[in-house]
Amino acid sequence: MPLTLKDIAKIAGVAESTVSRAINNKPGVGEETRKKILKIVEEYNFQPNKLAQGLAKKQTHILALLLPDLSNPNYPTIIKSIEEVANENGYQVVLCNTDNNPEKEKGYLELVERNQVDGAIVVGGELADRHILNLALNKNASLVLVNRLCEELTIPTVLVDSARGAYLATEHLIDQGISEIALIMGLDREFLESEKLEGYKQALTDNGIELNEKLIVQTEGSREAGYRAFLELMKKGVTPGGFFATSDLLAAGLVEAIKMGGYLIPEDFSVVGYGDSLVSSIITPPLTVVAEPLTRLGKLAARNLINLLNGKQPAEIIKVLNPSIKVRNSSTPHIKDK
Amino acid sequence: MPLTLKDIAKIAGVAESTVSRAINNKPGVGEETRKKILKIVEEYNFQPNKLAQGLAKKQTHILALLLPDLSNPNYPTIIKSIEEVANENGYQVVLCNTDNNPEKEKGYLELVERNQVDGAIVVGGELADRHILNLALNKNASLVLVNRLCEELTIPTVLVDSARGAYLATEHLIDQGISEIALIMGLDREFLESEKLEGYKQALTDNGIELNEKLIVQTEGSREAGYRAFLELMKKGVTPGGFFATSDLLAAGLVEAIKMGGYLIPEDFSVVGYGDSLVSSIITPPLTVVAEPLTRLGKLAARNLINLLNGKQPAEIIKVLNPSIKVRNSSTPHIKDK
DNA sequence: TTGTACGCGTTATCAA
DNA sequence: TTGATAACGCGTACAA
Repeated sequence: MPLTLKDIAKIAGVAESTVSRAINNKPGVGEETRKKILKIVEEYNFQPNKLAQGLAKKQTHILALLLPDLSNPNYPTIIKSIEEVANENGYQVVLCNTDNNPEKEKGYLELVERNQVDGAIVVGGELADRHILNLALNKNASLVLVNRLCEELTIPTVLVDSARGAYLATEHLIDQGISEIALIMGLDREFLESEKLEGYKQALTDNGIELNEKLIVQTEGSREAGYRAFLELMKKGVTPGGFFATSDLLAAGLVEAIKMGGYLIPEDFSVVGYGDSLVSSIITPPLTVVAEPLTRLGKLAARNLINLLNGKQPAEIIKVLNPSIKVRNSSTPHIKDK
Repeated sequence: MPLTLKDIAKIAGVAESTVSRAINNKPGVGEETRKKILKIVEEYNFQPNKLAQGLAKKQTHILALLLPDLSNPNYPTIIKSIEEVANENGYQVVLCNTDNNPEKEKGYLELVERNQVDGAIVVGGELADRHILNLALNKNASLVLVNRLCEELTIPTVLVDSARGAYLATEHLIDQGISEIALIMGLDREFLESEKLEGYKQALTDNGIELNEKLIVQTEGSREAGYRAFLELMKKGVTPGGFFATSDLLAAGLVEAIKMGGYLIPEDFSVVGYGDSLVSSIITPPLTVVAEPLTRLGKLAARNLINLLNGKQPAEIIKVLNPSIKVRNSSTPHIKDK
């Protein structure tokens, strides 16, 4: 059983409140006594119990970061930027893996609901969730959403315009002279995926290309799914000139399948991925991708949350960032050839 | 301000203790009153304050998992297996990114030190750390180490015999008829890396090959470092027949550099990596790697910690698991050629 | 079965 | 400048 403030007080021969003031650098303690107390604190390596502190102060200085999938190679960048801002402001960050499981997500949201953390940043995942909304409204919990949208727009949100990202990707392929473009996407019950579908369609429309439903494969977001998607398309007998895969992993699987089939990228098929991660850059050939401003995304989210904790609402409830396209070798046969 | 137990008691017209018993399924409450109370709890969506609970019960049912580097593609597997065991036993898991930064690590260890979590699993990272040890001894905090060793052997530890892994990798290359084997490794102040160096040396010795210090490059564990390592070796004028890179990222960079130099794998250079992750399998060609039993590792660690929390010491303080080698195309020219 | 009262370890208020 | 004491929200002996 660790030492308590009371023990220290007894040892120093002063009252508990005096010790409390001393270790919290609060005024109202004589220079002499403060030194004496701090020395004892040091000597016994006393650490105040955070639970008790939190109970009394109603603050823990911990933020939770809820992530739907830890194997997403884009997340480390977001995480780091959030931690950076948090640490600068005296907050620790704990990560919570929700596995896209509503139950787990709810469990972790209870951390904020029940005062174990001061606030939470929820990244990605399924569409709108009543639970999150109720939480934010009823308990006025401090929440910030990243790349996720909630029905009513009352929770501060930072997101990347993924429809625009998909538009850029599709347009880029069209610019290469390709008109039959397959879309390999995740399930559209995820907000971001449905957005990408819209962007894809819009790019086709704007370029006078008719939508061919056969070219769209909707599946889960794994590498295996990407692999199977290619086989499925081949079986259907459709032969696109290019592919747009809406995630790193889908693209990775897709590329494997293409190569396994004996085809060349980009000579036989152009491929564009989504997400400028390690994965897309070590694939052979390096993938042209839609790149998101992940660091900016994370920093904005963290700042929003910290502002919220200080009672400040963000200027814009919903902040939309623009993705860009990063051209590499998987989509540009002509540039390489000449 | 959320409802408290007192509020519920007032609404139900009973004492606080009765409410407490009711929501905790403790005996000593009339069936009638229990129902009434639970209905009110439901209706008002009352959630007990975990800080107060923790303070009173000295338990939070949260475990911390400290990781040195989130971008390590092997970790998701470990994390999932730990979470699985934890959840089955009624614990939540929060992840803490220490970034291999002792300060941050210390900060997160304070979570257990100061009762915000019940225990912690510390994965990998630098060699022995006084702080961890003191924590475990003085505060008898519940700690378990994974792939990390602490000076005195008093903390339950699960680790993979990485010396053996390196031995297997080196031997495999030797079996391919290669005698000049370069070692691209991380800094040997990390326990696991120094172990790998030993395994490498042992394999050479056992096969009557003399150690050539020039073939060893020690660097940080990043992809860029792997890339530079190859260039450095070339500059030195040494021409190994094969490479053993001690991490996924090092291997990824190394492979890039080799290909960028116009060489073929495995025709010109054989490459063996460490870690059976997504990265090593999507590289072209797929990498022969040392594979660790990550799921087993995680589950054992989690069980150890939970046992510890229940007052049971593990049967073996140090449990060593064996890695295996997974042969793919990067190291077997002859198998492919014939 | 139910209620009272105290403890958990801190902070904050008010006197002294 | 200090010290006593009441919160904070919950669990739990003990008494009723």
